[in-house]
Amino acid sequence: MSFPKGREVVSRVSDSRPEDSRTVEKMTRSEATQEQILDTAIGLFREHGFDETTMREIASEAGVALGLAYHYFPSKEALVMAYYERVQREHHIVAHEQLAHTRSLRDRLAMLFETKLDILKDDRKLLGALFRYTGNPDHPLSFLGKATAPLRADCMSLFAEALEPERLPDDLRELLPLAMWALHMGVLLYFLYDSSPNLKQTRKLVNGSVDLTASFLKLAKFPLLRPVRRSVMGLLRDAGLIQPR
Amino acid sequence: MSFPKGREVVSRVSDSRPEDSRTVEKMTRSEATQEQILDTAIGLFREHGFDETTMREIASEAGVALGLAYHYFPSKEALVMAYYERVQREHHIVAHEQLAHTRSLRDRLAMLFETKLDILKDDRKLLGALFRYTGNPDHPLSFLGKATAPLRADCMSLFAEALEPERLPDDLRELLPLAMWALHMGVLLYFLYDSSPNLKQTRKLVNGSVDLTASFLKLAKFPLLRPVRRSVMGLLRDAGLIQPR
DNA sequence: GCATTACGTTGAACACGTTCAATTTTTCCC
DNA sequence: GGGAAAAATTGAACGTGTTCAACGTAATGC
Repeated sequence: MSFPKGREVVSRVSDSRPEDSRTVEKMTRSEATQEQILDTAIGLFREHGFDETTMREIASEAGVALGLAYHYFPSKEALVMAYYERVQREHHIVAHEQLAHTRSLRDRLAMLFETKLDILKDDRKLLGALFRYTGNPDHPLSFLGKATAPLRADCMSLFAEALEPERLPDDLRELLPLAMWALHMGVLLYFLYDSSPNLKQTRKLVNGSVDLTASFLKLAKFPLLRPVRRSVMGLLRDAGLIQPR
Repeated sequence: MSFPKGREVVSRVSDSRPEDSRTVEKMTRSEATQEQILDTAIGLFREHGFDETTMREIASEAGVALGLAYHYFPSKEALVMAYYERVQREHHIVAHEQLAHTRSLRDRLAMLFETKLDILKDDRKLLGALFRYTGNPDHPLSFLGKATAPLRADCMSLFAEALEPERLPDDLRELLPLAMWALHMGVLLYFLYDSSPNLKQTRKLVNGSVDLTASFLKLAKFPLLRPVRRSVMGLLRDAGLIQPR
């Protein structure tokens, strides 16, 4: 992406993306437009839901022509993906910061889940649209597809970081970030279906899951269970879900 | 649904739904039309894919007006759901029959998976559309939603039947059908993303998963692991994923 | 038979996601 | 400053999923 030195620059201030304050970045006109479209879209999605909001509304409320929205975002769902990239960036910053102040494994894991939920708590309607292409492997917006690998990797790196201080056998260290990512997706799905006030049910599920995970980890280190571990790892390797040895 | 005694009756012959031959059912004109639309739709979906097939093509190839397709099926995705209901019916018949001739738990479980895959093997493009509303809890076509509960229940009943002869603690007997259904959904998702010839990878995953499940079951009966089991059950109960005690 | 009613069917119209050729604005280079 | 190239922007047009008021046709009661 080019970066011309045009006059028309605007300081980057985005309530949903608090940038590192070290470098006060500037953005070009086009970047500002892009961000305005995205901000408007997210606002409307939050207010009325994804399906209920039309691209024409978004463009009109953002003060641009319909075609321009498509110039910056190839599809309506791409707006949601851009939103989720913001979420991931913000989560990374918040969680990384918190990891420095949290000791126990259990608390580190719980914090990762809870900070994510805090970010997403009012955006159920947005999140739902992310699952739309689960069944289309080749679609760029499938959250299991190739195009979204960087997002998955970023999320998994947080779990890897949370596990870093732990004494763990190599195979578990390799497996766990993926396993936790999967658990995390499951929690997000549960969250979507959770109508209890203040996400009470989801938070309970998170706590229980994290407790269980921590217990499992202690158990998994027992030499007695080594063969079981090896079976599981072998299966996942054969399935190509983790790297072959 | 009414069932008038009209003259115009047609014998029910559907290659994709081989009916019990004991009762040669008849169907009304409207049922015949409905089935013709569905058959045409499935054929076109198979041939060209879900997104690539238009409702106009379906109606036209079925020899009816566009509006009639919508009279019988409230949406394009509803056609896929109707297809999946057929799949489930057929799977139930085939699997139920096979269960009578399969002894070991491992083989019973493997058979359930493999018969399902046999039915679905050429219909990846159809299956993918089923996942489209995963993130919309209230949508009638969400496979996790309320409206699809009977389909889930039917699938789970097969797993319950497969486990029937086994000596199992009550809590496991309650949990396992759901767990197996979840595993089965995971396998279907893996299948969607499996591009190996003849579903080799998916079948490997099935075998491995089933072996592991059988091993786990033997392990889970150990008294030593009773507290672990109780924790898991408690968590799932609190989450409302299985009935409260 | 004929009127009445319910069922089956039609296709034009609508809304919305998406495309793209054309136009305006900005940048770059001399 | 001026002309050319690149970037940004426009909005009409298209295809498709979906709706619905109107029409046809078969069943029912007399």
